[in-house]
Parts: sequence; C-alpha cells; structure tokens
Amino acid sequence: MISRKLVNIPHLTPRTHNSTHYRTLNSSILFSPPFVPKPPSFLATNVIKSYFETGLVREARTLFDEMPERDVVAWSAMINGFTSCNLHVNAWTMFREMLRDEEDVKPNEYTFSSVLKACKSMGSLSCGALVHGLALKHGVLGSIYVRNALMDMYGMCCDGMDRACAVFEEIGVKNSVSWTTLIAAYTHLGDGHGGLRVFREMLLDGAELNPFNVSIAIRACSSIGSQAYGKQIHATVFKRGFESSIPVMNSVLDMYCRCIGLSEADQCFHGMTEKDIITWNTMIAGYEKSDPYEALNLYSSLEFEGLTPNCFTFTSVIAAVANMAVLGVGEQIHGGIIRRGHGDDLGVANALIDMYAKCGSIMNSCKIFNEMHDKNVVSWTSMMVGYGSHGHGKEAVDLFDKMVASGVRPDRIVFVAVLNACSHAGLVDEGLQYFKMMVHSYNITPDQEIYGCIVDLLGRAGRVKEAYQLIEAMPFMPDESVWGAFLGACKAHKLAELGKLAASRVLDSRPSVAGTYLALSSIYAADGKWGDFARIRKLLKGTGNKKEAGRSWIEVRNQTYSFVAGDKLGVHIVWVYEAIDMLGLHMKEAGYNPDLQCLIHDLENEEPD
DNA sequence: ATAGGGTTAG
Repeated sequence: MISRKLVNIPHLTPRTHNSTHYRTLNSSILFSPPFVPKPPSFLATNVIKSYFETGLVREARTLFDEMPERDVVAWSAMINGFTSCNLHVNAWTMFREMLRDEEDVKPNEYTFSSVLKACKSMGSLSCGALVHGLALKHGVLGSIYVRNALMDMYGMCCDGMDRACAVFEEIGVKNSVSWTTLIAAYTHLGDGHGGLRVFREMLLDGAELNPFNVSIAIRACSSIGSQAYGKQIHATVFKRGFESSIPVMNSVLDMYCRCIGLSEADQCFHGMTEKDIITWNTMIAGYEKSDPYEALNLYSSLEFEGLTPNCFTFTSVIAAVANMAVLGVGEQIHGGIIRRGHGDDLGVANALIDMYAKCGSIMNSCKIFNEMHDKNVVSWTSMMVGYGSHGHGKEAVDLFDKMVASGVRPDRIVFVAVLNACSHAGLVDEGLQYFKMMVHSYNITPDQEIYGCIVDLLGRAGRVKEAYQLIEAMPFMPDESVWGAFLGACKAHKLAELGKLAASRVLDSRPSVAGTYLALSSIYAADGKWGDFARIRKLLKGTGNKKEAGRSWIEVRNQTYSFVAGDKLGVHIVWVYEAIDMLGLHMKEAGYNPDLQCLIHDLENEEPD
C-alpha cells in the first residue's frame, strides 16, 4: 500500500537519499506522527482567532502582546477580530500600530480587506481613502478581495458613491461579490432605481442569480415601493428554489410589508417553514405603525418559538408602544430591555426617547437622553421633536445649538424638527435664520417638507404675504404639504380669498385629501357662505373620502379608554364628557376664550343624512 | 489569517 503510493507520485520520486523531499515523504508516510514545520506564531494566531469568536477581546489582546514575534497573519487576525466584534476604532488603531511597528511587518491583501471593513463601519471616508493610497503603495490592488472591500467602503461612506463606481469600473473581471456590493451600495444610499439598474446590467453581463444578489435586489424594490418588480423577483425566487434561504424570504417579507400589504405579508409570514429572529422583527416592524397591538402580540409569542428578542425587536416594539401611547406597557417593556442588557443600545435608547415623549412623560425622555454615553443625529432629533410636541419650543431650539456644538452634523430631518419647534414657539426670525443656515452652511437643498415648514412658520405668525411670496419663489411646483400649511394660515387668520386659492391648488394636485375639503368648508362657514360650505361638503362626500377621526385615549388603572370627537358609544363616555366640561371650566377660569367658529363644522359632528 | 446577502430609531 505504502510502496504503491510512493511509486504513484512521480515528481516526489527521490533522486538522492538525503534530499529534503525524500526525508519529508519518508517521515510523513512511513513514520507517523508527521513532522510539519509551522511558523512560530501559528498556534497563538489561531488561539487569538478563537478568542475573538467567543468575544474574549481582552484575552486576545493580551496573548498578542505576549507573542515574541508577530507576523502579518497575527496582525491581520487582530484587525479582523476587532472588526468582527464591532470594535472598529480598535481595528483602526491596530492597523496604525502595525504600520509604526519596529519589526516592520508589511500589510498584505488580508490586512487591507479587514481594515477596509473597519473604515466602512466607522463611515470614515478619510480613513478609507488613506488606506486606498496605502493599498496602491503596497501593491495589493491586484486582489479582487481588496477591490471589492474598497468599493464596499466607498459605497457606505457619504459622498463616496462616485469613487465606489470608479473602483468597480477598474475591476477587470468582476465576480459575484463585486456586483452584489455595488447593488447594495446604491440601495443603502436610498437609490433603489440605481440598484435595480446595476442588477439588470449584472444579468446582461451573464452573472448568475444567487440568494445574495436576489435579496438585495428585492430590498431595492421595497426601497422604491415597486410592487411590480418586487413580485417579478419574488417569482424568480420560487423558480430558482431560493425560498429555502431565510435571508431571501426575509427580504421578500419586508417587501410585502412595505409595498403590498400587511395581510399579504402575514400570509407570507405564516407560509415560511423556517423563521429566524429577523423574520419576526420584520413582521413586528411591519405592524408597528398601522396595527401596534398586533406588533405587541407577535412580540409576546416570539419567545414561545424559542427565539430571543434583540435590539431590533425592541426598537420596533417600543415604536409600537409609542404609537399606542400607553405609558404603563412602555415602562414594562423598558424593564425587559434593561434586564436583557439592551438599555445602552443606541437605536433602543432613541426609540425610548420617542416613546416616553409620545406617552406624555418628557421627563423620562430627558433622563434617557442625558444618560446616553453616545448620541447620534437621531437621538438629538427625537429629543427635539419630543420637546416640540410638548410645547417646549425654546428647549428644542437650544438643543439644536448644543447638537452642533457637540460636533453632530444636522441633516434635513433635524431642520424639519427645529423649524417645527420654532413655528410652534413663535420664533419666526430664528426659524428663518435656521433656514438660511441649512442652505448656506450645510448645503441642504430644501424640499417640499422644508418649504412647508417655512410657510407654516410665517403663516402662523400672520406673515401670510411673505409665505405667499416664498411659495411663488419656490424652484419647483409646491405640493399639498406646502399649500396645506398655507391653507392652515389662511384659516387661522380668516383670509377667505387666499384660502380658497390655496385649497383649489391642493385639490388640483391631490383631489383625495379629505382634510383640505374640511379646511376649505370651514373657511366658507367662517365667512358665512353657507351655500359654498354645503357645496364643498357634497364634493367631499362624492370623493368617498372621510377624514380619519382624531382618536384620543387615556389609561386608567391599567385599562385603556379610547374615544373620538362626537363619540356616543361606550359605557365610559359619560365620564369623558364630564371631564371635558371640567376642563372647559378650568380653561375659562384661566382666561382662555376658545374659538369655536371653525371646530363646530367638523365632520364628526355632522348628523347622517 | 482573507471579501459579499436580510431586520433597525426622527
């Protein structure tokens, strides 16, 4: 047996008895155990790798520091280990240490792909570009791993998309990872159309569909709300047998939640034979806004399936609680979050700020906000929106300045929040200053929503003429949010003619907006034009639209009571009216004189025909 | 020792 093997390996046939090949061959086959010389750091590097895999970061570092010789493999294992434990700054520091090290170890393609992943997660274009230069210097750009990692890094950093495309173009022979990475870059940027364009190019190029590129393509469909493409790709999922892949089915499920409908999504959810925590999270997030009770039901049945809720679960569950505005439930779940050690997660803390504000406990929002050790732009915005909705406009504006001072760059949504706060606090000139700052200092192009905020800001303060001039000067056609804000100002300041103009513009673009008909009819009513009032009401009935009633609710002894204006049902309703009467008395005592002129004509009070 | 896919807060 052994002699046959020797004979069958021609290039190892010994020429002389003392040749290395011969001795190695003899010793490995004839005398076991074999002696295979290994690099001195081989064992230690493997132990480092397993330490990181089990989260023993300190142990890994200690072992590395004690190694007498540290080769490129050991350094790369450290950098990759830190990255895989989400310690990206440590990974970056490690890389810099490596470059400064006296032993003068040269980074290789493995080092570069690992450190680029750290740059990507830090979102640091400057670090990434520096590494790009070093990669060129060290001659590792021939590696498709390095090229793909570079493209991934550029694609995930802001303002990096052009460079990601440039790297992609420079790759001679693209592999499936190159394509997937580019599609993902477009999609995560919010450009789903771009993602699908690359997906089509990929297919034209002859690349095969696989679960990776299919799931990101479905994600691109949901980001642009395309039912047609989404369903088309879902069909190929079945055709290719990808429905056995949980990630693929999770993105299909998400697409159903966002673009098709919750009952269809629910069918898809129940049809999945294998589910993971992400499947459940997707469904909970799907229900969070429109059916928060169902979201909570799913959350409570999740553990029976042997799954453990994670921070994504809790952000959605807390958002659901915020939408129900039930403080007691929110506090209970907050307790569960702390117990499970997710209290310090950034996303969870942000959701808690929002939840407490919406449940009426702005003090708890503040407490969480102040105790957060790092805050992102969402944390600041949530707190500002919370203050704004509690009528603390000044605090919200102060927070904006503190945010900028702390080095967080404001985005468009922060400006929406601060402008709304200014609007409600009557800080008109401050608001206009922020608008200027947004355009000139932060290069944010105002969109419909921002113009709507400014129109609202001016309109509320009675500066209706300026608001109208702004609308005229807009670089694009104002949509219903802008005209809606203007209409609100006309209604508040009883400017019937301008109000009619604004209403007709809203109805031209979106004839289905029930609120506009109501606002317009109130303007007519306030003007004593009852014929016009009746005509508009009739038009509204003709559209088949009904303005959704504003629902209020209150928790008393763990029981939630909900009601709308004009409610006649429910045993508790007498108590509601009694409470309202008392509130009315208190308001009169406090000197508040309610303006009933507009409210009286609200649809909810209308008798059926 | 080595790269790619899914869920997430205003």
